[in-house]
Amino acid sequence: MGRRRAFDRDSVLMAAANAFRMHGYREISIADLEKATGLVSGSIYNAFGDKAGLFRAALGHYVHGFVAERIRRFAGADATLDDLERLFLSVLEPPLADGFGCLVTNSIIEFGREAGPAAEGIATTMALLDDAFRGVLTRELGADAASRSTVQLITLYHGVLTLSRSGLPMEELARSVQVSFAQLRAQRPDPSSLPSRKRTTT
Amino acid sequence: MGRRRAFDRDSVLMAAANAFRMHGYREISIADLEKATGLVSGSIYNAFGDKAGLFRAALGHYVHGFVAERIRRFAGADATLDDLERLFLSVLEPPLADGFGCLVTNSIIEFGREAGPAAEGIATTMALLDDAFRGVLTRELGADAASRSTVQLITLYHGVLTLSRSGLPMEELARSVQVSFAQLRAQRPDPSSLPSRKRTTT
DNA sequence: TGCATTCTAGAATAATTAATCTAATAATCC
DNA sequence: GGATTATTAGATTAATTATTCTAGAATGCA
Repeated sequence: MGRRRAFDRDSVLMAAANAFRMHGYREISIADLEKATGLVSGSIYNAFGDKAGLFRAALGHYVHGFVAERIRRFAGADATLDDLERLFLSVLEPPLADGFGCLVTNSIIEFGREAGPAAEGIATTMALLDDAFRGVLTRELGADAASRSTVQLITLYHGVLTLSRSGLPMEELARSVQVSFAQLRAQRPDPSSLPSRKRTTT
Repeated sequence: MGRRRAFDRDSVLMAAANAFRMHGYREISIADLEKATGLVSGSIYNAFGDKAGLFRAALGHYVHGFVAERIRRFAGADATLDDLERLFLSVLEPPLADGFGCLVTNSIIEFGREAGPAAEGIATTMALLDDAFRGVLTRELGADAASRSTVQLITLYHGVLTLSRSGLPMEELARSVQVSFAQLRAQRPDPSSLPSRKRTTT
């Protein structure tokens, strides 16, 4: 079957995703991507087809690896509002708080509605966020509050990531996250009115 | 003193700002800007120096004209939380809700920390928003709540504008704005405990 | 009338870009 | 060993880019 791939696909895609996240798709050149990944352009074109193909692969790797993993960890089936708050705060602390934001949020702005090579990754991320946030809010505040506040949290999420690229101090953003979550916690129903841990509405 | 400028600077800058807002700085070419403004490249270079100069002028015009005017109208010295809510909602309704977001928010993402030709416009806008939001919140909720919630509102503002470029339905964004403002209004102090209209903390 | 300035229209430049191709080398399987 | 595939390194192409320049016509002021 011929020679095996010599480079590690995962680490190449991680390096590429990071380069795209820092500088954007349009701004970065194939020469830059050679430096960032350690590959030579021939290998890039052989492995990923073209620049857009590399971007698609890198964004997919970022979403299914990095983003999804974080959502599982902080907003999984038994996550609380406090866990969710930690998810928001963690992007504002080292090592994530490097001032370049999130590749998905950046791609929403760069590509807009016709999301080009970012369409699938953006859609996947939005669905992941909606599911996870809605799950936590439903368990903690009930279905009504969840249907009210899920989009609110998604807006906060992308707002924080947008501003994390602006130079506004991370501590101020963190405080605003804490304020938002304090308001959500204040909406928790009286524990005595919840007979069991889990509620299902029919 | 020679021939006068034949084109209307304001409408040229508005057209340029709109083109930059829709497609971004890097994506749009001088040829595109010729079409958008009706000018020929020679006139552009003569009047604005280079592409970055045109962008700076267009962003300045957008900020000092469009953005500042809206802030004055919806978040002026006697504006209420309801007025502020209308500011947020108005970007989600025609004719502003065209799916291309805001040139300032887009520039935060495109240029990042070293904001290049967008630095001044971004800084001015952030200061305008902070002042205006803080003013309304101080009058309506007091100084403490204002210092808590001003950054929260700025985050919401940029979050809404980021997502307005994503294809997420404007009605959902509008509902999440309404939820946030309902929560703010719920923090209004009891009117009977406010003896006079203005409170100053010493 | 002259001088300065802006306009149009387009040619020319110099750099950068994504992408393709070549040719040689290296690894892997049958 | 032979077939197959990947990698490297670099040349090449073809397009696009921002910018400059030319040349002439239009406009305003002294």
